[in-house]
Amino acid sequence: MVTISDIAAALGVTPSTVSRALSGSPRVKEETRLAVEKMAAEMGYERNIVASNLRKGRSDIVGIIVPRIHRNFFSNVIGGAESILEAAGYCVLICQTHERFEAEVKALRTLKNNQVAGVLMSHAIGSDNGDHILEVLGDRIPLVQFDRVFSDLPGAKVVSNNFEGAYAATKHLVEQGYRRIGTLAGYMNSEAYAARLEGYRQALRDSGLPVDESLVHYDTIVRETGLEAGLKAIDAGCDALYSAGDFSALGAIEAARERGLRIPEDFGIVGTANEAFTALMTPSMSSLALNPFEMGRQAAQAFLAGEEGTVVVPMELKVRESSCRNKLQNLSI
Amino acid sequence: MVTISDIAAALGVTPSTVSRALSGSPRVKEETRLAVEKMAAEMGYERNIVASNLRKGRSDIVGIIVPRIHRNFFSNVIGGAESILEAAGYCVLICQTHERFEAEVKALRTLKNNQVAGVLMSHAIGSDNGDHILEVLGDRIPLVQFDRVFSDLPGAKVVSNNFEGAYAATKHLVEQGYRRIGTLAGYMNSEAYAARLEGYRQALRDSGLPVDESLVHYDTIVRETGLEAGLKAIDAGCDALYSAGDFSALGAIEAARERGLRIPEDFGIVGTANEAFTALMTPSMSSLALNPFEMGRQAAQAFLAGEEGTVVVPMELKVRESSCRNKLQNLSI
DNA sequence: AAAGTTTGTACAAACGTTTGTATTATTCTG
DNA sequence: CAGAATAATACAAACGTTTGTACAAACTTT
Repeated sequence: MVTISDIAAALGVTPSTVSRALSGSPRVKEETRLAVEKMAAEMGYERNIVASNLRKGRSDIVGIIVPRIHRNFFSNVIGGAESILEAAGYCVLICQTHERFEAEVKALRTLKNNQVAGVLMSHAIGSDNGDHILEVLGDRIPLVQFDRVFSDLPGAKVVSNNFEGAYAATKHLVEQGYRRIGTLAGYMNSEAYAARLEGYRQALRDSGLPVDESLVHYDTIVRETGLEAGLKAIDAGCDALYSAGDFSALGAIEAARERGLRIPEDFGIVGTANEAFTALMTPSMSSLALNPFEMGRQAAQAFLAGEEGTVVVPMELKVRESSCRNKLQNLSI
Repeated sequence: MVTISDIAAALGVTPSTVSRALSGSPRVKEETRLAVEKMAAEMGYERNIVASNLRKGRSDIVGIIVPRIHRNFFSNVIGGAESILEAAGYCVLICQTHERFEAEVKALRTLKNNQVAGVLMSHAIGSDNGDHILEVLGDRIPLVQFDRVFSDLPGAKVVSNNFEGAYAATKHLVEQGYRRIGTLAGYMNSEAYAARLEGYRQALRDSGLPVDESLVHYDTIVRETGLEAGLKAIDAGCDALYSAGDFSALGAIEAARERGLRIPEDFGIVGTANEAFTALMTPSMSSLALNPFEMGRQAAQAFLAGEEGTVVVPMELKVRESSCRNKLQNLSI
């Protein structure tokens, strides 16, 4: 393993000069730099990043913490972030929390001990607030939150326009002639889900429809709970649902089938997240698309820029068969 | 930031004793260890992993290189590997190659410079052989390959029983009464795809059917190429396809629709990978399931054990509507 | 009780880089 | 051309840990 000292010895200079030459310091003569670079290449030198990190007190690693890596949304965020960070010379360390608070704390600690240059994260459902994040990271390690965000924490945030998105989805259902529209609402300790619920409510109000709180089904995220809540909603007379997730919407579709309702004629549904399967189902499912790749890019850029603000990445309503009672024109894939 | 020297000073011992105490060396008295541990906890000490890594010459990071993180298969492999590695005290550094040779070399170099404890990888389609892997990693960094494997490289390998799986899938099509069965065959520089093609051929031979090489469509992996090849296959008189991928199978289904063929009555299809959408489509798509999570677990375990052998993770044929011409009994989800 | 063995600590040198300060060589100014 | 200013390099001390060797103390054993 060849070190800067080897190069220095070979050229008759000191390691410090070699170090400065290789990192492009203006304190070294152009001529010397070229000689160093040539010799480094010749000897097959590669900088020992670990030593460098120790000395500098930080690394070129950016930590990303997500609930579950194999969820489409998160793996796309990671992909987006990685595309930016990799170009900027960073590499990405990934941790999963499996939605558990303890795992989140452990992940934060791991990243801190590895002296990461920054942390991009979306907190676990099991975390009710961000105190632990602040406590572990301190004020030395920059934090960027995305999607699931504690807005009282410092640092940049990247979110979707959940309110406007849910508003548009609900309005769309109203326009399609549905009149008793319920919602599958997710977890209220997540501001994203809370905003979607508010958008849903506001759309109903603006449409002159009553907001019936008995049609709001909380904590429904997966297929099973979606099926359960879907049955309840249908039995309560719902003719449509805006679901804050795609998997719960899938459950609701099963519920409609179970009750013998036709989609979209008797029952309309719009999901959220635009999972790959929504476009491939029959009937295809309308869904409020997030833009995870772009969110990842924005999060990475916020980290690089060191800015504190909140970036809003717009959602896009993908109108498909499951919510088109009137006309099937204007469908997007 | 509190260091072992701080603890040593507080207790009147030397840093070396503290280090040994904290790492559980038998050379330190039980009593001393307890005192050190107590003081460490009191002072809020956390080991500086970077310094530790520098001194030890290796880190507790395991690198994972995959073509694309947001592919279901790979994100599940990562999930499986992470579940084992995390429990063993490692964390994972993830790199994507986007199927490009240059990106793969860069990723390997990054991991090497970070002195990772090991590398788990599935090579890019753009890599024709494993010379660069060996060259960058040397013989100091253990390598575990999964799914896409260069069998001439040293180190452990985790693969699916691609031959047997494709054999079973093709046999199944024969049993359903299809007689002119083609295949969408993927890239032949990948041993996995090559084995699937061989399994397909052998199944035809064992069934007394001719192996018609004009029904083998190479390099078809994505939807677009699947559609294209599907049209060709249908026009050449195929009544079924075994596809080495699910997305290309999806394209083939579109091709069948385009030609006005009913599925499965006129045209049968079995994909590979058991992507989430296959079970949710109408008609649902039969698929040869890989077991990515288990493959990730096995790869991680092979790394931890330091063994050299090849682990075979069995595939499972998920029989669904798209290939069941005879009877729709016995369907699995 | 002396010699030998074990046990527990201390000492000090790494690991390879970065960076503040000191020193020497060079150029500029009057 | 002397002196000042600048440029380029050398020196040396970190960063926090690990680990081989040396040493001292506490036990055995004869």
